Amino acid sequence: MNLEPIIKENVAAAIKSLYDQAVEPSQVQVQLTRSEFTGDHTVMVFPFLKMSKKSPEVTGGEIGEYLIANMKVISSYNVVKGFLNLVIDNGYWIDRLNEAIPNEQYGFVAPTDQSELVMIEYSSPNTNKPLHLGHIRNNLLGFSLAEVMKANGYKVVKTNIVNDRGVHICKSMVAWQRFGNGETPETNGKKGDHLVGEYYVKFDQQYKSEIAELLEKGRSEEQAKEEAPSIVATREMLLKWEANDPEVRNLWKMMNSWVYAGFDETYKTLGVDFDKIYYESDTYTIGRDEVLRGVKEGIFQQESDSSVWANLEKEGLDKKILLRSDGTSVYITQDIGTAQLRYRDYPIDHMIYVVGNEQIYHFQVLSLLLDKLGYKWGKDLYHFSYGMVELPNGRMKSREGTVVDADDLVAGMVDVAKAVSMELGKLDGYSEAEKENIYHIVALGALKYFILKVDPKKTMTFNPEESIDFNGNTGPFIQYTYARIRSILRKADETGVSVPQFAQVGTLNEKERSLLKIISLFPDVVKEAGTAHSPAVVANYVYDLVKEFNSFYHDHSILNEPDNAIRDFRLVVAQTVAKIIKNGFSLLGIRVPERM
RNA sequence: GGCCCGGUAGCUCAAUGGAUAGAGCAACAGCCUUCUAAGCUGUAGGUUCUUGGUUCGAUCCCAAGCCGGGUCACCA
Repeated sequence: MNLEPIIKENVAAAIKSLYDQAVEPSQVQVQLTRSEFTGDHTVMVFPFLKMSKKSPEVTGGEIGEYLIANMKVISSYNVVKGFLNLVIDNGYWIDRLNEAIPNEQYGFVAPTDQSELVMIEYSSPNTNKPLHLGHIRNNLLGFSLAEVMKANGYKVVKTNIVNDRGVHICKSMVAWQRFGNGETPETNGKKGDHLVGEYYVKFDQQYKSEIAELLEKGRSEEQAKEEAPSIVATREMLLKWEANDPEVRNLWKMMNSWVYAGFDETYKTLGVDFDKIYYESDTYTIGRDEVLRGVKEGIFQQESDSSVWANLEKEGLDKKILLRSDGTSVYITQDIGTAQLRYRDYPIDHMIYVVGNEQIYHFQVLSLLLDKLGYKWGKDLYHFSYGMVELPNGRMKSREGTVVDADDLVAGMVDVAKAVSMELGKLDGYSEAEKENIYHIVALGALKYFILKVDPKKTMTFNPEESIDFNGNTGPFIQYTYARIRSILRKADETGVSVPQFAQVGTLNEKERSLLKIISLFPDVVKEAGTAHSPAVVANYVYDLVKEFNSFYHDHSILNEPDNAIRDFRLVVAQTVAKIIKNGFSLLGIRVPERM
């Protein structure tokens, strides 16, 4: 489909024929012509000046003549400085459009039996507090990445590793036992994850006041932190948990079940899901066994206090602890166990971890450790790291209460969507259920697009005061364009005009040409998003397409076009633009409304 | 301090080593009797952090520096 390789070959042949010099086609630089110049593809002639020993203009002209003579799809050329602009025949773009028309999955590659399996881990929450803005970026990126990989023909398994054990959850449990009075999500109607989060906060407050008390009694800060009754109780509880104490285990199960119910609700609202969920309480012992095997095989070292270490100094890193002196697991040990279990469960070809960039070092270490333990996939694990979401005055800090809660944020967005819709009177005449559905689609479209259009690796800023805009380069703007096109198609249908199967038109005006060019790019964009691992590629492309369409829509009528052939052609183009918006947004996990 | 990542318009963000660095928001000026104004068309806004280097050509690659962030736990 893509003309670039063919152009490159022909340019190489032209150089051979004209100047008797061998040039690899891959050395020829071709790009899309910038919109302010005439043409579709542009060949850089600068690199060939040494061979032609002629001016850029003359060289470009000679190559242009050769291409015209040898490539039917090129209808004309022009040379500006050292840029050889090639004009591709209208028929070529019409052909591309006709390929797109019948294919509902335009731009997507279907998986085959030979397709590789990629497992994507994302979300990975702790069970002691609700999800916040940072998790939202993680969840949206993870889900979108999975969709992009699917669209590139991979088999994808979405997985979530729940950090359900350890000190943090014991803290919530201790506080609930002490202050809870048997309160549950059922008795007070609170969302389970929020309820547990409240006790985590209560623990921290209590712990701090105990420390302050002990400091007044003359203890050192270190002593106070060790001796505070709350932390002592927490440690005891963790030991009991490890020892399978029935009472502690039941409390743990009960409180975790509240949290999971809450998370499920948030996941559902965000529209993300998982094929397989792992729990660290199931995997951490496997990690411990693996580490002990490593000790036996001389890969890791056990110290006299029986703690186990990996020496990664040869690899340019530090020594890393794998098991504490009391034999318990640390974070990375659990990841080793989880990895082991996953590869036992699935024939994984590629493993992607969607985890914040503050853990880059962690995954470097994990990769080396898995490699040392003899897993061939250790070296190849891919850490899809993304930047933090910051507030205008810096990081979110739970201590300062500046954490933006995921549920609150979404609810706020829905309220804004509702208010804006009502003000504009867009949905008058529709049922309440329909309206609510659209508010939800628009609100999440705004939020998701806002986050996904930014290069994942960059730290991004979110201003809760200003909320998220619905105008300009936003999800709702793109959704709006989709809704408008759907409206046109409905009206065409009502007046008895059916959208034709195939596009035919005599000539193309400038805007039509531009649109067709952008339409034909979509499959390449999906591919690029897959290799660059960036949903932002898709988001920015869809925005460009919509801008171009709106500009066209402003200049040219569709339904009121007197010439039926032109009207039909434009209907087909509009329909195809709508399809790409829909397909592109589905890669971002964003829904599109039929009307808004 | 070692390692990693950023720095582009007042703000939020784009820009496979190419042509005059682009959008949106905010500001200003226009466009609703027409297929949806959540829109469209203009104006204004830039030493792409700095200095060197490579190149026909650098926001992009290399080196050094400046600023900001992350990370180097018997935390997760």
